[in-house]
This record gives sequence, C-alpha cells and structure tokens, in this order.
Amino acid sequence: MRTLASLPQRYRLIHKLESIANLTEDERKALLDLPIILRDYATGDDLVRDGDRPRECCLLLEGFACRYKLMPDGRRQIMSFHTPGDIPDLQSLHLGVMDHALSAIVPTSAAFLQHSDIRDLTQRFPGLLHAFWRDTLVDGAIFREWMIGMGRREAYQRLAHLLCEMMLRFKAVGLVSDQSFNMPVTQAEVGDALGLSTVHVNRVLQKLRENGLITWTKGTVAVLNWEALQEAGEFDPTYLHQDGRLYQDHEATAARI
Amino acid sequence: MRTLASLPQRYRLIHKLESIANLTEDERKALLDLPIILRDYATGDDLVRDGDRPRECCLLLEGFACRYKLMPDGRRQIMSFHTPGDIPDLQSLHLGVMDHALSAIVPTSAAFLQHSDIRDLTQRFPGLLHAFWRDTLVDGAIFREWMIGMGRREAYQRLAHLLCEMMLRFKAVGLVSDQSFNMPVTQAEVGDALGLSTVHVNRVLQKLRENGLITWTKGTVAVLNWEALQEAGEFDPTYLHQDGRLYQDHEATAARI
DNA sequence: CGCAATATTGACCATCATCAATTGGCGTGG
DNA sequence: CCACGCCAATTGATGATGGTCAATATTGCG
Repeated sequence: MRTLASLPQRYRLIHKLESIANLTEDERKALLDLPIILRDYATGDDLVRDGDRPRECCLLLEGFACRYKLMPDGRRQIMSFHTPGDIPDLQSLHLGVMDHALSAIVPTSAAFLQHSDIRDLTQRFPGLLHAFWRDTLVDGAIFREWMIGMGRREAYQRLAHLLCEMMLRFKAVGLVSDQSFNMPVTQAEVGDALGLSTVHVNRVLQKLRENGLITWTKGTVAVLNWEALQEAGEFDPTYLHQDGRLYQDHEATAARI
Repeated sequence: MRTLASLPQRYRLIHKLESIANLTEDERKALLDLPIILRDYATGDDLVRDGDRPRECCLLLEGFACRYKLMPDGRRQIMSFHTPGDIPDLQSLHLGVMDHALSAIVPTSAAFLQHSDIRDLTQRFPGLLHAFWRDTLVDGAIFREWMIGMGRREAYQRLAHLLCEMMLRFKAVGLVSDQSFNMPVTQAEVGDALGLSTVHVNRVLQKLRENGLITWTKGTVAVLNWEALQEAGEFDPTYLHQDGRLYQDHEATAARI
C-alpha cells in the first residue's frame, strides 16, 4: 500500500496544517504514513459530486480545485478555491451527504484518504483531530468572509479581497515567490466565485491593473503593491487564522521531512 | 455550581444536537451535568465581541441572536441567526480569536460553558466531540448556502429561502407550532443578513404576502403555503443535514464492516 | 400622550447584468 | 506552415435589480 511519504508533494499537507496548528514530530510521521490512493483529473472533472456519500477524503497534491453548486437554471456558484495541501472535503468525515461538488479547475492530482484511516489516525493522535477540526473551522471563517464580500462589498473591493486571501493562502503552502503566485482560473470562474458576471470581472480587473495593484497574465498573479491591494479590499487577515505557529520556516520544515 | 440540568430550557441543546447527531443516554446525562454561568442580555448587547479571545462558549437558552461583522463604514453584515439550543461560538474552542461578534437581537439569556469543561466532556465522550464537530460543519454548510443566495439568487428568492431555513431550524428545536414561529428581527436586520437594503426587504416582503406565501406580524412568521414558499426559494433542505439519527446509523454500519 | 423605533411609500440613480460582437491566443489537422 | 476552430478576454450598448434619499405612516412602549 502506498503512503503519503512516497510522494514528492508530501510536505504540502504538513505545511498547510502547520500554518494553522502546531504538529509534533510523531504527528507529522503518522500523517506521512497514511495510506493513499492517487487519482488524476482533467480540467472540469469532478473529484466529488453533489449528493455523493464519500467514504474517503481528498488531499490535493497538484493543480487547483473549487467547490461549487449549480442552480436549477445552470448558473454556478463557486464557494471556495483550493490549493495543493488542502483537504476540501474533510467535512465529509461527519456530514454524510455532499451538499455541493468539488471539481478540478486545471489538471489536478489528488491523494485519497479513507475515512476509516483518518478516524483511526485521529483516535491515536488527538492533536491531529483538533488540527483537522480547526481546518474545517477556518474553512467556515473563509465562507463567512466571502459572504461579507458578496453582501456588502462592491466588485472592485471584492476582487481585491479575493486576491489578498489567495496570496496568503498560497504563501502558507510555500507557493508564492517574488510576490507572484499561480492562479489558474478564468474570469468566468472568478465571476462565479464572487457573484459577478464575466464581463464585470473583466472590467474590474482592468481597473486593478490600471491602478498598478496587480498583473495577471497566463494564470499568474503578480502583486505590485501589496499595501494598496489590501487597502482596496479592506483586507484583514485575521479570519484566515494562520497563527498555528508564530514564525513559520518552510525551509526548516521541508528539511525535516 | 449550577448545571444545565437545573434550567427549564435544559432540553434545547439536547434537541438541537439530536437533530444532527445521535446521543446515548450517558451523553445526554453528561451534557446536563455541565457547569454553567447564566447571563442575560438586552436587545443589541454583544454576547461576544469581534477580537475577543473567549475561554467559554455560549449556549442560547431564550431569545434570538446573530453573528455579524461591521464594515469600516459602519454597515453591517449578519452572517447567521441563532435560535435557543444553538452554541453560536463553538468554533472559539479551536479558533483563538473571534473574527466576528455575536449579539442579542431581542432580550436573550445564555448559559456559558467553560472551554475546559467542554474539552473535558468531549474527552470522556468522543460521541459528543463528533456531534460538536458536526454542528460546526452544519454551520459551515449554512454559510455556503447563504453565499449561494447572495451570489446567485435575487431578493425575492433569497428571502423565501431564508424563511424556509428558519422554519426547519426552529422545527428542530420544537419552536414551530401551527406552521408559525417567532422570528423577532427587524426588516433592517433581514437586510443586513441578506445583503439587501431595508427598503428593498420591505418591498419583497410585501410580494411574499401578496402571493399568499406567508404572514409576518409582530415578529411571528406564519407559513401559509409551504410548498410554494420552498419553490419560491428554490429550497432544498439537504444542506441543513438534519438527519442525525439516520447518519449515525450509516456511520455505525460503516464502522462495523 | 408622546417619543422613538420600525415599517412603508415614492422618486431617482448606480452598480452590475445581459446581449452581442470582436479580438487574441493556442492547439490541431490538413 | 497555415487555416480553422475553440476558448478566453475584451469592448460597447442597453436595461434591470436593487441602492439611496427623503418623507410619511405606524407601532410599541414608558
């Protein structure tokens, strides 16, 4: 049986969890010993479908995914974006039925962890149980923040805020370099996430560029003026609860593994 | 030291939890033995404030509360409504800092449970730990549904959807009789929850009444046509995951296999 | 009875959606 | 190598949902 330890991306989950909780050496080891099933997906494929009753959770290794729900008329609301290191359907551990779907936005590979294995793990390591619980709570906090955006922020702010959030989340898994990160989503997808039309996303994006806040080409976002971007989005990172460890040192963590 | 068992509303929490999970006799008893601190609040008071680092969770006994966040310009976004039986800040068990506030919408009384007592309880009763975790996950599912509403549903649908949700949630704690329930919120508060202006809430409300779907006087909502209301809100109750007993059976079955 | 909060109504306006057309990038097959 | 096709990005024009402002009723309550 294959385990997480056999993968080149094995450190992603550890980084992610350590961005929100503190892990012991034993816990790190136990995580890496998790048996996995690898699966690859093409753009647009569903990893988990609305209505499913999963018996496994899915750890993203490469690519980019989103959770979404379709309206009866076919329109789509995207509820979250997910980077490598995320376990977007961790909730399925305790909510039997999926009330939304998870799909790959670009070619994506994922490691599937059996619920039974996770239950076993969290029984042996209560610290991991709390880390996972905490992860689902941060998830909820992000939903709340998106609600605020859609309810009370206008398009320009909303987009700026999303970019700030993604910047920090990518940073937490070591995927930001030189103030840029890979954000491989179409403007239509951004619209579905922010509750805006594609056309409007395009126009607002142009303003962000005109104002010298960002650059966004070929799926790569470069933040030119972090201060101004935060201000434009009224961004306060508290809700991300990325305070698992005060000072993160990814190099050190990577070296240990 | 006072315990939950000494209160007339002691069964609210049990009802609530049993609407989403299955409790054993021992677990029910242990819940009722929780030491509590009682506090009463007037309309508009904060039970928990943005930025707090709580060491206790708050179980609503009477009244009605909401979680909200203020924008820099003073506008407000309400992120959830809470009925007696809810523990709206259960998340504070694992997220140190409050990223929003909790306030009383009408005179409200609450029983505060120390984090340490809850931790103790969940250590002795893993079933309760899972029930609490599940509760926070249902919370998240409701946030997602509200996001969908604000992103993709227009005002009329949005309001109808909210009423459907509240109906089922009140039902779960035994607070619906004769297709009516107490919804003591102003139109301004509904607006802050749905991302609408007070004026628009008023107009949409009138349409719901004109169409014979509901009545809403003196804080009491009467649902005149449940079918039509669900249809108007495109309401699908799956996301409330009010299938605690069913679900637990599946889990137990799964565990046995 | 009278104040204050809430609900209601009307007029006007802004953000953003919709529709439609054009451009540009890129891979594929001839 | 180029034409074709497809998808994403872009632009323009028009309109609708819902916001804002302001005034007036209504209700609750001390």
